[in-house]
Amino acid sequence: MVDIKFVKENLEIVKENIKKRNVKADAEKVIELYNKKNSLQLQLDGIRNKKNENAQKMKGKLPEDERNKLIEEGKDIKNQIASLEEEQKKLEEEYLSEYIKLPNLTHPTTPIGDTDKDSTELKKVGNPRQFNFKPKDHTVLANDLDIVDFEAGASVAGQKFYYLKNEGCLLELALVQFAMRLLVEKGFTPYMTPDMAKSSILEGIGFAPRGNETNIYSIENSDLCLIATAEITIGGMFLNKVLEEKNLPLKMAGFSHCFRTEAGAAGQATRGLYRVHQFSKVEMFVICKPEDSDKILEDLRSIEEEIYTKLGIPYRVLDIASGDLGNPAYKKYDLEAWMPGRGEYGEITSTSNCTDFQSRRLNIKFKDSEGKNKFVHMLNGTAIAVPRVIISILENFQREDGSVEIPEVLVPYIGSKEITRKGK
RNA sequence: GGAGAGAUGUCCGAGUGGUUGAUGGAGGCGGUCUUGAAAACCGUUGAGGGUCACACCUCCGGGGGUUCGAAUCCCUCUCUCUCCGCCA
Repeated sequence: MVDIKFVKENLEIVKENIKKRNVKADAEKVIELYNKKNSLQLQLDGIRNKKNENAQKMKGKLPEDERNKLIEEGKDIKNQIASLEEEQKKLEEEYLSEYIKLPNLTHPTTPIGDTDKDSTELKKVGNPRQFNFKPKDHTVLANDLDIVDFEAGASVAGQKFYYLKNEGCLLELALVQFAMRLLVEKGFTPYMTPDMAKSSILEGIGFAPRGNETNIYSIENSDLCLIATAEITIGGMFLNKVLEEKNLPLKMAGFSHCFRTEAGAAGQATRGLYRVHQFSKVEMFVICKPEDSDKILEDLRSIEEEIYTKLGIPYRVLDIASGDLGNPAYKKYDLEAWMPGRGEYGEITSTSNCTDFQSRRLNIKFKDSEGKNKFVHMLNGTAIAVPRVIISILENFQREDGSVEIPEVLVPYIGSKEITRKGK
């Protein structure tokens, strides 16, 4: 969430930002409710003060009638408090529901616009390969090479589930290992996290665990949900924590499985591995001081670029437009890999600077040199979202005979240089 | 899963229902003393809301209740520890 004091003092900026972001939110209403809430609080505080004074008076010995009089007064005060508290609770809820709709502020360099088409292409790296044969789609390649089994996935778990098999399986392990080692070298602490988390953690990070628009699976008869990204479990570790300035920035690489219901995504052009209910991902997560977050976003982007350059996958970098940022992000870059099977670029990573938007909600602070507690800035970025990388590798590295070359950096982890047709 | 014990400020650790936001110690910070340091002594040392600043309010694991008044009594949840069982 955004600093409410900032909203109060910069109403015009905030209103303009809402417009830029194309979000439904009402800054004026938020302020109105905030003021209302505060004056009620003041009233309540005054009465509570009376309550405390009343209790104070009764500490020593008192004549019976005086004591009874004070008790009667106390009862009256108690009733007043109860009714005001009820009012406060309602107001608080109303305020909060409006308040959380406010999007984060937007970085001055972020392109303005409502759709993904307004995002700026910063650069293209690597040339889409020219095939002297008709390149195949990854589903065809995977099937022919016997490395992904969609049919088994569908029959055992349903549509949009799959088995990775043979080199498909090894490829996942290789990609994870490759990414983790690269990140460890860059000072990230590697983590394998739980694949489930409590609803309250999901909410804190900014996911809606229940409700009909949710993209989250929840576990019956329990408060647990399957996580949609390790961002949830990594960020959740720091809930209500005050960190030491000298330990910042904290850089973490989290491996987890990710589960998404993809409700409402049916019918989209999402064949094969592109949009699935479960996948593995290595996620980068950084907690830092406010003044460092701009630079760290660039660092995360450049790590992502390094990964895809080393893999030899052509990609482009997008500076995501204001209307397409999502509420928490202040600035966001996507990497899109060239996918010959689709004949277009497809999203493969996303890295965001969420500034203090999440940390306010999660109550994550650090103690600065003056001993003051301040909200940290939080950033996240994809290192490897396994299935989409597998798509990119299969489609970009395919040969005319249907075999696929393995990117050199992965060869040590897989133990062979190519994936060839099994004699089945 | 069964039985028991516990959760208080940076940490350790007190706390009869009414000057307890909380005794005491440790640690941190500031000071006196000292050439310097140690020791000793003195002072200071949680967070949030609110305010121009005060005032004031809230917070003793979370939630609910009893009471004029709750860290203290009751209910409930969570977590931690010990013992037993089970298990990769």
